[in-house]
Amino acid sequence: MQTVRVRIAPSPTGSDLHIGNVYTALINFVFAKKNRGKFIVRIEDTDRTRLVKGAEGKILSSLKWFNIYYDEGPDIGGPLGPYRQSERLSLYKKYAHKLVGKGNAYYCFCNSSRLNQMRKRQMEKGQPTLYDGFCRHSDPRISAKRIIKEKFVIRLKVPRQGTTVFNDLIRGPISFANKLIDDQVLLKSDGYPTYHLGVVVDDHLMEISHVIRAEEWISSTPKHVLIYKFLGWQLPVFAHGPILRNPDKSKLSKRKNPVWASWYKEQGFLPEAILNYLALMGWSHPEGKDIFSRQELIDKFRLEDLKAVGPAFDLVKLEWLNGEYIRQTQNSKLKTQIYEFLDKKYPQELISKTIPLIKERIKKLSDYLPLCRFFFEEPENYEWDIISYRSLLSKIVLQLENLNQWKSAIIGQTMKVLAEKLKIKNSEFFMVLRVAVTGQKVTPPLNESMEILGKEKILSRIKKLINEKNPSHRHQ
RNA sequence: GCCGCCAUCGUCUAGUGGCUUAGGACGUCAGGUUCUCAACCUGAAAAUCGCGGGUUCGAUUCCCGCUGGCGGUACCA
Repeated sequence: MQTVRVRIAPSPTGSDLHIGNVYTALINFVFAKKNRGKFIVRIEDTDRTRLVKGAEGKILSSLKWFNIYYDEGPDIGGPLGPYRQSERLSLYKKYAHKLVGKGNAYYCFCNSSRLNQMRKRQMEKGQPTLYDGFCRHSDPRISAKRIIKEKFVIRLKVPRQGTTVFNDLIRGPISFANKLIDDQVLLKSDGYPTYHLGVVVDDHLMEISHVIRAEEWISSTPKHVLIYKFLGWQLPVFAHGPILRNPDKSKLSKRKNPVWASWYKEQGFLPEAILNYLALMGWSHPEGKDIFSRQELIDKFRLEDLKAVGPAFDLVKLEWLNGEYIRQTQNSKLKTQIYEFLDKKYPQELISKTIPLIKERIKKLSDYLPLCRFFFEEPENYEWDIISYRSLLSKIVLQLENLNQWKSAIIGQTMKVLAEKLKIKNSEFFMVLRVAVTGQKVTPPLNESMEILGKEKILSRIKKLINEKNPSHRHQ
């Protein structure tokens, strides 16, 4: 059996790893693991104008955050490197000129303004916008002289007749009429390859067996197929998965949906939950499970089962899944995650005590602090004006002071008895106490929270409120 | 404009010619539980399977057309 070698080829042109790339990476990674193959990362940094400094590092570290580890890559090397296209320029040049030599490509000296005008005219006439072949038929010997002094590109010489067909593992055979395939630029005038040349040369040299990428590449695949053919190289298996969509069904974009991996991290999503959610896009567990481990995904995944429909990214469902993962997390591990999420600003011991109270109340790590701030800081503002409850608070203090065992069950029992004696509804009674102690209307269970905070702190908080001259100014 | 891909509840999906009065999940709504909020439990609403033709004894499932959505159409990837 052929060795499976797959890759993702992100471009360092954004601020981080795009969630769509995470999706593609997941599929490639899982497919590689399933087939005991290799998963490779190659950086396609051939667009010098859009290059973002530091983006490559971000991409790589985000991949690591997801624990999508790779066997070969720009930072760890590998047998078929380098894995950064900017370090492979001589290779592309070599093959581009080889194609020219074989008559499958040609030098082109057209400038962009002529090209733009040409396209505009074609558009107006209702024709496809393709290069008109101005330089296609120039005498090769003359062109060869011109390239010494003039700026030039190398274009693919696409046959004018026939069709180019390739088989897509997910979609079946896809064919394009050659006359509608553009004479694509392969080598830019700055000496860098375009994606189309780079991807074919590298995929071949790196012995990529399966090209698994998003749907947006379908229409350029025939160009790639032609290059493979001209160079006499064996075709990889092509599989074009769905493209992730915004809720309005357009291609997932940063304008309409969070797309950077770092955003999800900052929001306190867990990497495993995100991956699980992504796995549900275009694929479903054979037993209909919604929650499954990555190993289970590897066991059950089949590339052919991937759907071709572009799924809308649903943050609400992701949040639900993330909540499920939080509930499944061991308390001690969750404690550490929250501790680190909050930049280690709050004591671990205290966080640890609160975990059982909040575990099923948070969906993201970022939900923790708004719910639990009062454990770490004295309340500054009060979400409800409880000034009129001063006398009730005084009675509460009296009861609490008499307690010699500071346990949630005892606190709760005592408070319930008091509420009953005073004929105050439990809901009202506890809300007064809740706001007095925490400042918040929404908190973890109150009796347990009071136990954690300790008798001294609770009493001082309530007393402070009673003695305050004009507490209303702190009410928000 | 031109080329291509796709089409089941609001969303993610199951379904591969009769087992389907189309199943599950998220969300929504109602009820239960309850010191708030969650979590949990129960229940409900929600897709005439985009539309129109075929093929067939029988189509969500096969074929064609249309429509719609999306993608591509760059010396961006």
